[in-house]
Amino acid sequence: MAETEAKTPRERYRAQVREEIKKHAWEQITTAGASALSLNAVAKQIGMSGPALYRYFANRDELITELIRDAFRSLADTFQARAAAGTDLTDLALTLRRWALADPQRYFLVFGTPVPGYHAPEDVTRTLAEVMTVLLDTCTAAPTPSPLPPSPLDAHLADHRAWAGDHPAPPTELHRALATWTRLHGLLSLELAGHFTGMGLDPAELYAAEVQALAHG
Amino acid sequence: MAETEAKTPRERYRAQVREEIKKHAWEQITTAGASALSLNAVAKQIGMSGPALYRYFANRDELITELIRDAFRSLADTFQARAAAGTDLTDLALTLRRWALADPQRYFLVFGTPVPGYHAPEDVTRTLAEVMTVLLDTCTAAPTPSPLPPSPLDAHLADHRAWAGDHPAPPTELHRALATWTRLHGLLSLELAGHFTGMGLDPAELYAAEVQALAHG
DNA sequence: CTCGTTCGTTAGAAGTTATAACTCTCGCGA
DNA sequence: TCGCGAGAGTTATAACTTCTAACGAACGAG
Repeated sequence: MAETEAKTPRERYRAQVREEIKKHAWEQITTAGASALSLNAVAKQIGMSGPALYRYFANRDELITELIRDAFRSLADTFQARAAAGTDLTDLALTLRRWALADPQRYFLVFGTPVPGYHAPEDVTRTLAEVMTVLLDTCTAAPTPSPLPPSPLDAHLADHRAWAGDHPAPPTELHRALATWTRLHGLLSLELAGHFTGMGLDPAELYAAEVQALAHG
Repeated sequence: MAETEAKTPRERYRAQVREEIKKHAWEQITTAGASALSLNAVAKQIGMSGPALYRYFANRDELITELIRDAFRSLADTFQARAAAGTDLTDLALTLRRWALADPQRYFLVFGTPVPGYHAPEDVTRTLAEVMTVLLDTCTAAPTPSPLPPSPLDAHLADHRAWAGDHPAPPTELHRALATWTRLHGLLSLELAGHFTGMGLDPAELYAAEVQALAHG
């Protein structure tokens, strides 16, 4: 996971304990959801008693924020690794689904129900921009069989490209990247919530059809 | 909201108290999210002390389940009212967004992050089928300017139509209805989570473009 | 009017987050 | 190498939470 960035022995140990806390916190979240995360239970699991965790995280929210940060980072790293290996839109879409299915609660920590008061720190917004940049690069690199029809949205997109690091792609490709993200997210979020299986549908087939439409539509 | 279905005075009173509990529970959920719902706080608000609520709901989960049921019911009623008044796909899409924006946490209670263990009771699945039926009726009633291209998905959809009450629509329209749902949900869920404003984009414009593509694309 | 069902209450158990105060130990500087 | 201070982990405690148990009061059917 995170490199310990060795300095003093104290800091090395501190970073190690932080990682162990996060590890057990993840286990709890994946099995019972983020709202069921109990600091006490985590402490007990790693053999420390309760309040010791507060040496490492100011409070429960800060721990969860750190996990959210790691989740965004993980997605961005996965995408960037794929981009470095040479990818196309189809592969990127399947990569996204694999990443989501590997840990549904991690996906929902990133894209799921928001807590009304909560605002994500500025750096995770930047990490999301990295993800969008990979997506947009892939869109512009690959041939676009049938370009999206021009729409009033294009003008808006041409003026607002901060979300992809001011990527110099034409509005049509901005639109395509955005549509890819929102449409795949729609499918994934419903699949992970179990709505499709509850309806007797095969999520993989739905996803494949949407990927086909987006990449070669 | 729910008609008291007057029988004995006791039952009438009981239903009334149940409604009041749910009312205050909703207030808490809309302002702080479902995970922050506190039975004690609700009890205090309506002037009862703590454990009294357990005469009305077996536990916290049962109260939340009831709220989920009401949320599904509200969406189905909204859609059916719209259908009765004569609607088209565009109007239905805008109705959905209005319903979502009216209470984002209600939307997420229906379509948001699932709790790992939790399985929705069978009747809410049926209510969701009502929603899909309205959507599918609207798809088949209105002219489809450019029918979706045939895809391998069609065969699967032809065999699995329980999710829309065994609606006898052709697979292409099943596909269109499903795509409408998943694509609008993708946009709405990201909008309500604040991702678009966080990226400097206008959610209404994105939504309008997607509706345009779905209805007249 | 009586009596049983139901309602609301208090008391309490077991859990949670979080703070305060204390002890011990590690490792850095002299 | 020695000493001392910073930091880690501990217990105790406060203020919460959900939920059960036991008790008393009120309501309504007979």
